[in-house]
Amino acid sequence: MQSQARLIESSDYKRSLSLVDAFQQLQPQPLVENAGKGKTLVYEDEFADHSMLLLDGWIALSKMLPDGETQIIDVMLPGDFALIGATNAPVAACSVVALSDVRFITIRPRHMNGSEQAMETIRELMAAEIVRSQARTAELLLRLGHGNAASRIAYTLLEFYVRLEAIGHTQAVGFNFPMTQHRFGEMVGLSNVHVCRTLRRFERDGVISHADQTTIVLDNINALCDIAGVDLDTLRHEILMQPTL
Amino acid sequence: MQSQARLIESSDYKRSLSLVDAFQQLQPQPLVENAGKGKTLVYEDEFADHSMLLLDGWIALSKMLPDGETQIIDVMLPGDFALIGATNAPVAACSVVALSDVRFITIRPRHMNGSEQAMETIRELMAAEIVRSQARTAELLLRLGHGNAASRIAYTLLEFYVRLEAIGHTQAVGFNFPMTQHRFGEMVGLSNVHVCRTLRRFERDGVISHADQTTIVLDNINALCDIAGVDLDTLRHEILMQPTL
DNA sequence: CGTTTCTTTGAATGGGATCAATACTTGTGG
DNA sequence: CCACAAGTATTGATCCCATTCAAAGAAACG
Repeated sequence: MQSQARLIESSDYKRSLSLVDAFQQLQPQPLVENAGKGKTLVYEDEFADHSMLLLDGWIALSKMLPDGETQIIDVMLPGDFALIGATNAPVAACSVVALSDVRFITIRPRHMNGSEQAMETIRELMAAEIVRSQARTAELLLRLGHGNAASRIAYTLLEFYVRLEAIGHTQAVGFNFPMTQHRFGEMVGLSNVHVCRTLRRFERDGVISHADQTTIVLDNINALCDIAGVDLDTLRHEILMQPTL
Repeated sequence: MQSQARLIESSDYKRSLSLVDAFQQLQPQPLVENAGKGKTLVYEDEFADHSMLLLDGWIALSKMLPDGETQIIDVMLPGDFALIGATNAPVAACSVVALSDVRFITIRPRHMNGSEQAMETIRELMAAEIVRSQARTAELLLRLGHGNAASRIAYTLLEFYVRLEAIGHTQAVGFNFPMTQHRFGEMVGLSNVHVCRTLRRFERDGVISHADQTTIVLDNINALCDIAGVDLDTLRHEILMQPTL
């Protein structure tokens, strides 16, 4: 479950390099943990405060209505950081589920409340990450409020593309997409059936394609941008911004 | 437009007292500004970084799709704080509109980037406010994704009630509600027509009532909680939490 | 007191959910 | 290696919630 070693080779990352570096200076050194695909890491009603830096894989943060309907609030990609838990949670009382096999670091509050320079840096970078996450959520909210199935799905695909591109996890205009259509629906607020219909229409129109089952290729990004009602450069700026608190 | 005086009488506030206090120690002292109902304070494409502490009135933060469809991301109530602008914005590139006559303080980055104790405190409280805002957005997202018109509207009314209650702006189970049905629809992702229908059904069922045009009374909060799929105490905890970064 | 904005209600339309049935994967153990 | 099971994807048919269009009151505003 846990391996004691150097956290990671910095070359794995681009965007969050400095955050990773900051964590590497922590004492005691946080452990790298692993979890298999589908594993629930934190349940909605657990209240242990901690932070998480995702090293590899995809993680979904979601909330549930009493009737069982689930909404994915945000998806963490490699290099992303999130506060989990009750007191400090940016997204209160979320379930945390691994969408793929994941590798991550857990940080307890006692490990980041100090006044040392390293912890100060970490807190600044945390704030920046929270802000980025909030920008993503706002964009998603805009599509869920108004915007039809095509717009929601096109936007989400573009968001993943831009974020993965920034960390070098794309091959040309394609990327690995470890979400089932059902989970994708939980993110964009559609039934799995309608997610399927929409994706197939995109394929018929030559907008996207999928070589193998877990890969998505954005063949016509301009068309996707039109459907999503978004400008790619603007999206890059809003989603990848590097604020300095 | 601006009045130079003591910021506010502390008695006006409960929750954000400490944030107000922190601002009062700033040098130079920020000015209190006023704006009339309907005034747009910041447009989506303006990029001047600054922070805003709302002293009185309601303010909406919203985004727009190219076709003109508007989504209200969050509503600020008296005592709420938000980062506006590009670099540090919690909600990137939002329009800021006064839903009622408002009184607020504007803080420029140069006024809060210092290392003095006051500014350090302000930055901590800012972070806390961002986190609260994100919790609200997540709950709204959950209702927009799944959840019908009744659930969305019931939840939003309850959210306003809980937040207003915390700052002493409720009379029993009623409160002043300065949003048109159209704007309310922009927040919950419904047409003004359907907002109207849903509110009228609530009234017919004795769940809510409105003495005068701008007041809403939650006659049956339990019914509203059922419809919204939320527990009132849980909601209070998630929305009003006082995190200490 | 006229004009604009906002609210209310009805009727028709439509997008997406739901139900249902069939393929296709993936994984597991014999 | 195959058979079976469980999960996932695809497609059709039907239904329903919410949008849109339209039109008439009711408030707010100058």
